[in-house]
Amino acid sequence: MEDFKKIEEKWQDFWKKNPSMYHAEDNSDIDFEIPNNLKFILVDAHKCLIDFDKWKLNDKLYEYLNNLSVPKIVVTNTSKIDEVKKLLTGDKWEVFSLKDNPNKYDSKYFELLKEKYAFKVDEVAYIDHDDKNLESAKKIGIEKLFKYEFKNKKYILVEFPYPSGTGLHIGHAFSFTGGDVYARFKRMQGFNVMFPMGWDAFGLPTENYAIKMKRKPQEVTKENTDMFRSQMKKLAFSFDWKREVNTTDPTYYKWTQWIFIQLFNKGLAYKKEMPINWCPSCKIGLANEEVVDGKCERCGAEVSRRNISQWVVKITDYADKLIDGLEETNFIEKVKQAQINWIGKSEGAKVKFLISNDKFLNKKEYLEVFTTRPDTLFGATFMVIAPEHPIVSDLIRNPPVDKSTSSLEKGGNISPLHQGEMSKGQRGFEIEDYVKSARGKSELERTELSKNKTGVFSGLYAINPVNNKEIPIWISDFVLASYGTGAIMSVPAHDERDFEFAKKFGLEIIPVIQPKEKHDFEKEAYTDVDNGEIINSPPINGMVPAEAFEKMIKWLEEKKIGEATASYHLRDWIFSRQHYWGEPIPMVDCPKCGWVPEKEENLPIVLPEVEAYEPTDDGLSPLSRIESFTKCQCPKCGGDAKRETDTMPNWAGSDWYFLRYMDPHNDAVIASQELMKYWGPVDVYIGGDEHNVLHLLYSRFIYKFLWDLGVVPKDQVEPYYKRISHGVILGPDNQRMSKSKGNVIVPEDVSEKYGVDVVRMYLMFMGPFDSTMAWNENTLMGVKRFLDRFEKYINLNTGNDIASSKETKVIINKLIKGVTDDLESFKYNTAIAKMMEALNKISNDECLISNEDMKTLIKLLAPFAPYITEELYSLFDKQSIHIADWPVADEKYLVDDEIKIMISINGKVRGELIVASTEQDNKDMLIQKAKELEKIKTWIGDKKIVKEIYIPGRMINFVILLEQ
RNA sequence: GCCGCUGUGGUGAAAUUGGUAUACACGCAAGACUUAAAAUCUUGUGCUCUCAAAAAGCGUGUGGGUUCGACCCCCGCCAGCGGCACCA
Repeated sequence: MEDFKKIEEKWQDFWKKNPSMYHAEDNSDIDFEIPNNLKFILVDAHKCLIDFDKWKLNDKLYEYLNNLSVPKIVVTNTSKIDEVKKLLTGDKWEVFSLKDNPNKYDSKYFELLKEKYAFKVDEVAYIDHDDKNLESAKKIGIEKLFKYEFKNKKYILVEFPYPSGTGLHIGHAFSFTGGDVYARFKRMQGFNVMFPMGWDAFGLPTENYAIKMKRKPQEVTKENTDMFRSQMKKLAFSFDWKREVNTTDPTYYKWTQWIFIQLFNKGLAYKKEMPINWCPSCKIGLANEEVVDGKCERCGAEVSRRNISQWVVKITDYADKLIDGLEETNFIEKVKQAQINWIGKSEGAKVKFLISNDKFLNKKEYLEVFTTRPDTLFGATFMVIAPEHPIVSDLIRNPPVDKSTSSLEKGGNISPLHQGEMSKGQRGFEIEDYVKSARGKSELERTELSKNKTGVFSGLYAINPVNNKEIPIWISDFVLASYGTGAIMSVPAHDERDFEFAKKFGLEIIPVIQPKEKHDFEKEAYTDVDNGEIINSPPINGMVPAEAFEKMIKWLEEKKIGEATASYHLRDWIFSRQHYWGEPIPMVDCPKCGWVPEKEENLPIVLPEVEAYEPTDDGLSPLSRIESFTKCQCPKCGGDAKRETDTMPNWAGSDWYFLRYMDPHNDAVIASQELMKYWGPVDVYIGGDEHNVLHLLYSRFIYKFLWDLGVVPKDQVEPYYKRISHGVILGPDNQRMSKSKGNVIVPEDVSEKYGVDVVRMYLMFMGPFDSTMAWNENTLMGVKRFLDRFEKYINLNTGNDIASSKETKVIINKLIKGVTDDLESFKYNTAIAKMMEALNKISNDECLISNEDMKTLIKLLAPFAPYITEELYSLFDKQSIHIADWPVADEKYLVDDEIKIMISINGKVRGELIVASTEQDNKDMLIQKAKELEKIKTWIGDKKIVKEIYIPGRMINFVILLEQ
C-alpha cells in the first residue's frame, strides 16, 4: 500500500497553495471610523474590548476609543462589573451589565439599554465581535454597527534548530511534532496561533565543514536551511513561514549586536583577561561546550588554559532577579530547581582579616574572605588564597621574611609557625614555582587531583578578628579565584577540604561545635550545621550554629569587620569566541578613547566574506587577519582605530529570537511594543532538557535586561510563561543514537517507509512526552494498524447519512472531552489510546454513526495525522480540516444513566451494584441493596458490621469484625 | 558528595490524583482465511493452586507507618537515570 504517498503529495501541494492557513495574524487593525459626534458608543466586552480569560484589555481598541471624546458604554453579561470597571480609566466609561436574560442576541437587551441611557438609535454606534449580537442591535434600529473581534493569541514556540548538514534528526521530529499537535489543536479551537520557525545557524560545525570543504559558511548554511525547511514541510509541521528568522542574517544579527551595545552602555559588558580553554594541538581556543572531560572535543588532546583578553557580560548582576522571576512562571519544578542550583546563591558574610606582617607591608592591608559559616570564626586556624589572587604577584616580587621554614620541603610534618629563618629569595621562588605549576595545570588535573591537596605557605600571617590570634596564610589551588573573594578562612574542624589541608600540612584544628554524638576530630571534620552546640567561642558558647550565625554577623557589622552578603555559583558570562562564524562584536578599540561601541546607525557590522576561516596560531579570531575589517575609525573621536575581531557565542542569537518572531521584518526596532504586547509572553516553550539551564537562563537574563531598558512591555516580566521539556528518543538498542553505534533513525527514511502520519503519531504514542523512550518498530506497526483501520472505518460508513445511536453519542462525546483534556496537558499518548479505544468500540459493536460524528472523530485525530484526516475530511467538507472548529462535548452525554458501584468488605472488592445514576445520592437505599446481594450476604454472614462507608457513585465499603 | 527524577505484566506504558491496579499498544499462544508465507481477522494472556472452571490467595523495588481503603500520603532502605561538583 503506497496510498499514503499519493495523499501526502496531494495535500502538500494544497497546503503550499494556501500558506495563509498557518499564518499568525497580528491583532487586527481597526479599519473603521466612528464619528465623534455621537451620544454614546456601545462596545461589547467579551472577545471584543476585553479578554476575560486573562482579564486584560484589548489595547488597540481601547486606545482608539479613548481618543474619541464620546462617552463609552461597555455592554457585558458578566457579574464582575467592578473588575471590569477597574480595567477602564477615565470618566468616559460606563459599564452596563445584565447577567440574567435577555441576552445580547435578543433585541430586548438593546431596548433596555436604550431605555436606561435614553438615546435615540441614530445617536449611538455599536461594536461587537458577534454577528448575532450586531443583528439584534440592528433590529431595534441602530445603524452604525461595527464588527471587531479580539482573537486570543497563543504563542507556541519550539526551540529553533541548528541546521546541520545531516538534516532533521528524530529528536527534532519528536519535539516539533509535539509543538505542532498543540498548535493545530489550538488553531482549531479558534485561537490566533503563532507557531514560528527559524534557524540558529551560527556555529562551529558549519565553520569546520566550510573549512574542510573550502566553501563559504554562508552557502553551506543556505543549503542546510533549505534542506531542513523542505523536510519540515514533508513532516507537515504547520509553521508560519512568513515569520522565519535566521541568526546569521545581517538584518537579524543587527539586533543581536544592538543588544550587546546596550549591555556595554549599561556597564554590563567589560573586557577582562580570562583564562580560556586552549587546545595545544588544534591551536585554538575552545568554548566550554567543546571541552569534554578536560579534552578537546575534536582531537582529544588535553586542554590547557591560556589567558586571553575577553568580553565578559555581568549576568551575575541579575542573579537575584533571575531567581525571583521564576515565581512568575509556570515552569515545572525540575526546571526551576535546575536554574536555582545553577545560580547557586549562598548566604554568608564577608570578613576582613588584618595582615600582620609589618615587614611585608608598610601600610595596613586586609585580606577579605567570604564564608557561609561565620559561626565558626573562632575555629579559623589558617587562611588560604588562590594562586591567582592579586596579592600573590606582590609576594613573588617581594616575599616576606619571617621565622618559618619551607613548607614544600618539609611537607606536613612541621608546623610552619615559628620555625626559624628562611631566606627571602627561597620563599619567592617557592611561591613562584607553585603558582606556575598550578596555572599550567589543566582544569581536569586541578579537579581530578582534588583529593590530594597541594599548597605553599605564603610567609604571611593574619589576625583572626574574633580572638586576635595570629594565623598563617597559605596558597593553594583548591581555592578558586573566581568564587567569593578568592580567599578563604579555614576551619579544619568543620570543613572537609580545610581538614584535609590541615592534616597534610600539620596545621592546627580547633573544634568550635560540639556534636551531640561522639566525634573524633582527629579523623574527620564535623560538618553538620543543624546539630551541635558552639564551644571554644567565648561570646557565643552554648548557642546552636544558626543562632551563632546571626549573632556573629551582627557583631561583624557593628565592629565594621564584615557584613552579611551572598555569593553565587553563577559566573559572569564569557562572551568572546575566537571564531569566524558568529556575530562580530560591534566594538572598536581606540588608542585615545579606549573601547567604544560602534554607532547604532552603522549596525549591522557585517561579517566579511573571506577566503580563509582557519583559526590563527596565536588564538586570535580569523577576522584579525582581515585588515579591511579591522581597520576603522573611532566612532567617538574619528581617529584611526581597530575593530574587535572576536565573535559572539552561539547563545547570543538564540537569546532573544522569540521576540523577533513577533515582528520579524521591523528594521527600526527589535520588535514593536504593540506587537510584543499582543504576542508576548510565549505561552508554551517546548525544548530539550539540555537547554533548561543555560539557554533558558541566558535568554531570561537578556529579556530582563531589555525589560529594564523599557524595550519590552512593562507588564511582561518573564519571557516564557510555560516550559515543556520533551524527552529523548533512544535507538532500538536502548542506547543514545549515534552514527558510530549505527542505531540512528532518520525521520525522513521511516516516514518514506510508513508514512508521515504514522511516524508522527507513533512518536506521540510511544510514551509521555517528557520521558526517555527507545524506538520500537513493532509498536509503530500498532499505530499504523490503527490508522488503516480508522481510514477503512470512515470509508465504509460514508454514504447514507444516518443518525447516531445514543451509544455512539456517548462514546464520541466522552472522547471529545478526554482528548481535549489530554491535549491541553500534553498527554498525547493517552489521547491516542482513547481514540483507539473509541474506534475499537464503535466498530466492534457496529454502532450507528452519523456523518457529523464521523467528522468529529476525524477532527480529533487531525492534529496528529494531518494528511489522512485532510483526505478523509474532504469526503464531507470542502474546507480544510485544519481550520475547522474543534468539537465541543455535549454535557448531556457525559453523565452515565447507569453507574457501577463496587462493594467491598474491609477494603477488598467482593461485588458490584449497578444502579440508575439518579439514585446515587440515596445512600441508605444503596447500602441496603448491597447487603442483599447474595455474595455480600455470605461474606458478611453473622459478623458484626462496624462501619459502613459510601463514596458517592463509586463504592461502598463494609468494615466487619473478623473472628479470631 | 550535592541537586533532581524514576522504579507497576515478557515489553512501551495507563490509573479521574486516596476508592475496581495493569486502560491502550506491542509481544506471545491458539484458531480462521491460504498449497504456503506475509497481511488481515477472532479468542486468550499478572502470578499461585487447577485437566479446566468456579472460588480463593498473592501482587505496583523493599521494610515499616497513617487510613475503612495506599501505585498515590509519611518515615527508613535498595536499585537505576540525568545534571552539577574542591563554590568556602
